[in-house]
Amino acid sequence: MKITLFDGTVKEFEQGSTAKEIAKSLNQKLGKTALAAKIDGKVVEVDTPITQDCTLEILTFEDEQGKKALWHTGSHVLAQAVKRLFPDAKFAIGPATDSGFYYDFDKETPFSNEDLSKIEKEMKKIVAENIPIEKFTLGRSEALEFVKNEPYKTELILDLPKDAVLSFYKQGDFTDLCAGPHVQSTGKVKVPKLLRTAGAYWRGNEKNKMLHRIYGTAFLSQKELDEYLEQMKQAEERDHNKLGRELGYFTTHAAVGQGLPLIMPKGAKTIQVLQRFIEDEEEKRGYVLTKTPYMAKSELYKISGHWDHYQDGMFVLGDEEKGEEVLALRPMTCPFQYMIYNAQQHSYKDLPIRYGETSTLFRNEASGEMHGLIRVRQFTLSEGHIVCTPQQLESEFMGVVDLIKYVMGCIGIENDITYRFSKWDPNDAKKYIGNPQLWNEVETVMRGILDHIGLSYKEAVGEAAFYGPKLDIQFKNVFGKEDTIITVQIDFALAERFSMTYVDSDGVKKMPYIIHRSSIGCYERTLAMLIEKYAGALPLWMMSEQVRLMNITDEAAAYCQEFAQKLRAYGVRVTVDDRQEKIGYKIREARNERIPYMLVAGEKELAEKTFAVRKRGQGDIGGMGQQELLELIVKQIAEKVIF
RNA sequence: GCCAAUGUGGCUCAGUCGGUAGAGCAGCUCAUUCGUAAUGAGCAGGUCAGCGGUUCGAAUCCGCUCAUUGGCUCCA
Repeated sequence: MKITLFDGTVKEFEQGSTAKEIAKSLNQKLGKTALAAKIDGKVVEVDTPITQDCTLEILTFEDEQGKKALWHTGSHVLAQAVKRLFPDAKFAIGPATDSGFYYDFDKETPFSNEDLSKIEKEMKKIVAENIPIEKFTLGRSEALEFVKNEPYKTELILDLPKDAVLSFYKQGDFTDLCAGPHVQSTGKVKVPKLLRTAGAYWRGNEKNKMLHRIYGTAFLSQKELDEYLEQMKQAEERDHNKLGRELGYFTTHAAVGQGLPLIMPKGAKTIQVLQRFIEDEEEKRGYVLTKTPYMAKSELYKISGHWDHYQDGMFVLGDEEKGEEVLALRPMTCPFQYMIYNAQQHSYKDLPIRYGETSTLFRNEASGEMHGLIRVRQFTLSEGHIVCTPQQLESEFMGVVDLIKYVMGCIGIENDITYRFSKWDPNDAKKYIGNPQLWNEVETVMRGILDHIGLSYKEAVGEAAFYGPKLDIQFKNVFGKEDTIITVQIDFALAERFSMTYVDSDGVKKMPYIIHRSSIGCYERTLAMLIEKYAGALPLWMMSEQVRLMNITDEAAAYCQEFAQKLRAYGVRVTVDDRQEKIGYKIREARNERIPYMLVAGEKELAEKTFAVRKRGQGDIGGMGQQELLELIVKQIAEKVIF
């Protein structure tokens, strides 16, 4: 039979050869490191016999799917260890993740840290035993008989089609219902490591029982594991929640409340700089400003549908049952800007109208959801709504994407973002307003636009807003966890609810399209992301302190003050450190604070009208004259140069 | 909201068996006029997250609350 290999070459092999045998014949080492195989695009065990012509790719730990096969087996080794140590535990599911694996167990008492070390020890034993992993299949009724003591496995089987053939994997004293694929023996897992325990609802539904989940990972050598753990430790150092507090960007206080961070002067300055930049940029791009109330009567949210869909997420004031007026703090700005639109009659000639507002919003997040500056109860967003005709939709959408790309470039994260096309979930229709036909129509329109402007995106079912599909701009934080920083939505439902119209050229009133959009997302979250991305060393143009001048002698202090005044006149944010401290000490402090420019003056500089210049990340870059320095710094700020 | 862990000066941490709190850094004061990652001395700073209980006595044991962290669920 003919096998087309990864690099495109075609080779002849004996029928029935396994992927492993083929790998071995190609390269002795590959035969040893092979963890799984991809046959005609399908990932299977490496010892699967191949019976006909196909394409074949050998997967090792270097490949995403090879890694996952190993980690998946890791989860079975974990389950086997738990079965040996805690025979009463019931088994749910145990998949591989992007960075390891987990397994969910139902057990009377949670796993303690001591349990975890015991389990890890047992796992190492199982790895050392190098137990072969054998796959077998059963029909439905035999399978049900086989798992009769495992309620969760039984439920899984009952939910599969009646004629499904169920695969099981056996490794010594442990057998698990599983779709695979797996590596060939427990020994391949090499160096397993358990990381933490967590609670997790059975099947991800909060109405179900909470199970005990154990997270772990595995590597081929202790060295690789150590490197991974070290990497995690370094990520922790960059965590905005730690670093942001250390550097004085924000703080929290128990008496203020959860999800209500106090932004300190440094953070507030950066946010103000970003906000001014966005407001100016939006003005250049034809946005008009609105300023709307922080709260409204429940009436408004009843029209928008938020009252039915998100009442739990709103801060509601006033008790209806006591006959009080019921108000709610705004969780978004849309209905307010719609009211502004509706205050006047509009012609097609008025469109598009681009409303923008730096908008503070309030959302009553559940207590367990709050996290640093990422998930908060009050935040400020560059929010905007574009009202346009159907013909204008595409060009307006492009304009929004163009603005976002420009902004992302200015803050230096254009290569760190990915796009996600968030669609509704037809199987969960009650979460949304509007009928399926309309949803399909609008999603088709949106996909058309995305494809036309050539964005590469991944699709996500069930991530849409309740009133329309979204383009989400995603950013991965230091721990690899993805968060939405910006969303753009096409709204086809709220215009109707708010009876928004424009008079078209034929004199007929028609319903406009609305684009909900942000250009930088919420400022708190953006600040968090920037702190993590730059490890606190934010780009020059948005640093609250851009230049610090330091004198060596008192005589030079006046000289520093003088130049500081000059820089300030050009809008540069500068401070002077004229304390009587050693210069090395002053520099150390400025470095710890990630100050972009340190200008040092002593006798020599005083005489020559220069400064010894230290640039963040580069150290000493030599002496520079005042005029030269002024021009350089002002230019770099204006051009938003990133270093 | 759910499952867990954690909570000692601004920060990092020590505090044994329950006997009444300790260090380094930061801060302040004084001295030092100093050349690129820590000058010296002194001072101040804590109801041990809060409340309640057990006890002759609680940072330590128990309960509740609050906050933080890791997950789950949620995220207009």
